[in-house]
Amino acid sequence: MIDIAVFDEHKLMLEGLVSLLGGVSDLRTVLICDDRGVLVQKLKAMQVHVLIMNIRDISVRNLNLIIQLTISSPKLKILIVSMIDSEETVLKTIKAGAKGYLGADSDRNDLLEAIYTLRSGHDYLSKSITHLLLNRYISGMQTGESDQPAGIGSLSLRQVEILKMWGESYTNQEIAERLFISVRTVESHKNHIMQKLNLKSTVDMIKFAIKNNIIEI
Amino acid sequence: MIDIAVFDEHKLMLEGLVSLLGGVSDLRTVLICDDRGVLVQKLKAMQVHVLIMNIRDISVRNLNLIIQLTISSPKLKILIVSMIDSEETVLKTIKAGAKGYLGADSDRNDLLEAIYTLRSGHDYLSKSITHLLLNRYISGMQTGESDQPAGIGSLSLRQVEILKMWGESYTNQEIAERLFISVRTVESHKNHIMQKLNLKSTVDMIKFAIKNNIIEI
DNA sequence: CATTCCTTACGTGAAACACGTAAATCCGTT
DNA sequence: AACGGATTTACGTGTTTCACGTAAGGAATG
Repeated sequence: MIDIAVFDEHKLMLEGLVSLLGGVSDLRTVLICDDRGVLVQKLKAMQVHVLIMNIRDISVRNLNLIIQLTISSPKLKILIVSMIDSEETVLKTIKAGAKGYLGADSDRNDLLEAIYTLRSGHDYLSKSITHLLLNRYISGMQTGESDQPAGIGSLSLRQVEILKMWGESYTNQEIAERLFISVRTVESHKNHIMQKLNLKSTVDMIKFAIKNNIIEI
Repeated sequence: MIDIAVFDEHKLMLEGLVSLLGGVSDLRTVLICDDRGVLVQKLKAMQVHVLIMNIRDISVRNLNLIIQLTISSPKLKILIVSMIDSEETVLKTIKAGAKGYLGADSDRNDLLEAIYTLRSGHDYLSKSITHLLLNRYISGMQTGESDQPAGIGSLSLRQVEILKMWGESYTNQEIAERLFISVRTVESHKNHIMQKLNLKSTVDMIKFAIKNNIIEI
C-alpha cells in the first residue's frame, strides 16, 4: 500500500488528479491539498510516501516549496507534474529535491508507473523529458553551445528572485530589507544579470523579465 | 443528454477533467482532445453542446482558438477553466466568445453547474469571478471613474514621445539630444507622466507603456 | 481676460546605475 | 583531495536618474 498526497493550487485539477488515482487497489490518497502552507504542515505530521505536485511555472515560490518539503520531509518522494517540458524546469526541480517529473504528454499510466518507480526508490522522468535531455546533451556536445542568445536558464535562482522583485516595483532598498542583504548586493545582482544577458539598460531588463514570464504586466 | 468535449494540452489534466465527468448520467463525453488543430476539425464535424477548455494563460494563441471555435462552431458553448482569476482574462475570453468561466477555486460541483447552465442557454461565471467583477464595478462607480486608472489619452503628444523613446532604451541624455531639449526637460516630462498616471516607479511606467502599445516587447 | 494645460527648465537631495574589485562558498570535474 | 568556475555577498567612485518643488512663456478655451 502506497500513501499518496496530491497538491495543486487549482481545485478542479486537484480533484481531477485525485480522481485518476481512484480505483487502484494499492494506492491510498491520504492528503488532498490546495494550499501551500497547509501542505507543508500536514506533511510534516504524517507519513506519506509520494507527493504528486502540479506546478505551472518554475517560479522561486514553487522551487522554494520543493526545497522546503525536501528538508522538512526527507523521506517523501516528490513527483512533479507539469505542462512545461523544458530542460531548465526539469533540472531545477530535480535540483530542488524532486524525484520525478511528468511532462506534458504523460498520461494516467505514466503517472501510476512513476508512483511505483518512486516508491521503489528510483527516480522517474517521463519519456519526452528523457528524450529532451538526451537530445540537448547530444546537440550540446556537437555545437558546444545552446541556441538561445542567453536565456532565463543562465540566471541563478537568486538572480531571478531579485529580478522578479524589482520587476514588481520594489526599490533596491525594499528588496535588500526583505532578503536581509545589503543594497549594494542587490545592485551587484542586477549588474550581474545585465552582464549575463548582455542588456544595456534597466528597461531591457524589464522587457526580458516580461518575455520570460518572470513578471506580469 | 448533454454532449461534452474536453480540451487540455496537458494530457494528465485532460484525463483528470474527463474523469470528473464520469458517472454523471446525463453527460456524455464525446470528444477528448489535447491538440488544438484536431479540436477545431473534430468540432466542425460533430454536434457538441459544451466544450470544456482549460487554459493556462491568455496568450493570443488561446484567444484565437476561442475566436476560431466561436466562428466555426456557433452553437457550441465554450466553458473556460483556468487558474487565472483576473478581470482582464475573464473579459478577454468572454469577448472572444466563451460563455462560461471557472476560476481557481471552482470545484467539481461548480463544473457540473456550469455545464447545465451553459446548456440551458445562460452564461456562467464562478463566484470568485462574479465577486471580482462586481467589486471592480462598484469601486469604479464610487470613485466616479471608469475602470481605467488613467489612460494614455491623458498624456500629451510630447509626453508619449518621451515615454516611447525611453521605453526603447534611450537614456535621458540621448532623448534630450534627439529632441533638442535639455536633460532636465526630459526629466520633467517623465515626472509629469508619473504624476498623471499615478505611477510609483519607472518599472510601472514601462509596464504602462507596454500595456498601451506605446512600446513593443 | 482668467484659467488650464503644455513645454520648457532649474535646484536639491536621494536613489539607482556603471564598472571595477574582491572574498567566502558552493559545485562539478579531474 | 585539489582545481576552476559560478554564486552570493559587498564596497568604492563617479555618473545618471528620480522625486519633489518651483517657475515662466505660450496655446487653447471658456
